[in-house]
Amino acid sequence: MLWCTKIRPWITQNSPSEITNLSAAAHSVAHYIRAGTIPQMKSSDPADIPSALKNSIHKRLAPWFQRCKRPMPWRNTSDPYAIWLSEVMLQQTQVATVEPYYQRFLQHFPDIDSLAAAPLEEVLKLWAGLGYYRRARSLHRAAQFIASTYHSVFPCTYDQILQLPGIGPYTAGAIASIAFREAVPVLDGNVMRVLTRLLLIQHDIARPQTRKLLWKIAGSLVPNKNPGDFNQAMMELGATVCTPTRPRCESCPLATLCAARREHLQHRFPVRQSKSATPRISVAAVIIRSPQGRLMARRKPGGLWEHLWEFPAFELVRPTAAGVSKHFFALTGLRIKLKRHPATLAHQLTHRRMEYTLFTGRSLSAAKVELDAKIASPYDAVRWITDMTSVPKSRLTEKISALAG
DNA sequence: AATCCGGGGCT
DNA sequence: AGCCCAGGATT
Repeated sequence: MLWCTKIRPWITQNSPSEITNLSAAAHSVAHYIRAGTIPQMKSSDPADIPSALKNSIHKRLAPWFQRCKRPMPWRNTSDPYAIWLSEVMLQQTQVATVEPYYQRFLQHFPDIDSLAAAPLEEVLKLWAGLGYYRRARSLHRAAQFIASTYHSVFPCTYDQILQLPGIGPYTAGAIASIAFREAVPVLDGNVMRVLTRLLLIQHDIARPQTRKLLWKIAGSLVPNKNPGDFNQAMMELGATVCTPTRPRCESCPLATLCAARREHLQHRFPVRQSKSATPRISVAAVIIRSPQGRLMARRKPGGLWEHLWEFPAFELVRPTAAGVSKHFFALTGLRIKLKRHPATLAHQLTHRRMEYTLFTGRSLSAAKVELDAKIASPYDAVRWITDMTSVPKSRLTEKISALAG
């Protein structure tokens, strides 16, 4: 239903047209994921990724990994304890940094019992310089937990492993798949990069929804045979080929399938929320002059600029004189013809960017003015003010005052 | 959902 | 020199 492209059955030797079809399959996944909101994929539905595309990924990735994988000390062991140690050390830490620490740690604590019996002080000494020292404390606690609860035998299922301190979804998946051949996925920064490029996933990877989608896709790709090799291959590809900057597409086993590459957009992925993309909010400030000065309102306690006086302002999608006038009337009961001031003013807060548009008007008499309690507003008082220096106000209000004259 | 942890890589 | 990165825990 989702896939526009008809996929031919897999044939060992790919003809050019098949490659085109597979790439188009990746592309149609991309198109589907890109359109509108993030789909709620059913993890039970393996058809989410066309099986021909899945097969092709496995067929290309496995031999590449066997040929190109970097030798690492923890790749020569089947000891779950050693694999666990390596995965915890590899959290947020690069392979080259981890290697010497890993060797040294294993020499001091060759098994769970020796680690569980050691004083925390000794463990931390061996961790010194690696960073994230909570990992060492969690590792130590987990060793004691395994010693007491599992008779020093490392738990062998994803769910049990996930319960250990210092182990989250990534680490549990890595240990379960590598040490126990359980077909569970991993999702780290490398895998996110590979998947978002391969399938041209344009959603912000910082969003929890996007993470969920990526976990599901990773889960639907993990093979039952050698899931650990597949997971390691994806991470290795991200670390050595599908790199954040200048990806080496010419050496990538998945290049012909890659939807981002097909669009020449691989360097733009993954998409993440940039700091400059903080939401922009349009605010209309209203400056009314009367014989008794200008109308100002006091901000309620508990919010932004609490207790400070400012010109009444409204958050609006589109600040038009008519719309602002309506809001202003609802809040204050004053019906005044507003004129848009030519100047606009930007104000950057940590969490949002506010664009101020100024509206000016005149009231011939200093009408009695009260806030309508039924109208939600950030203000708790309003009054005509002749001497601006007599009330506390923010720099922004002073800027507005200077601009509007 | 937001913040912290801490080192290394990149600009 | 300063910004960015991203697994897990905590609040």
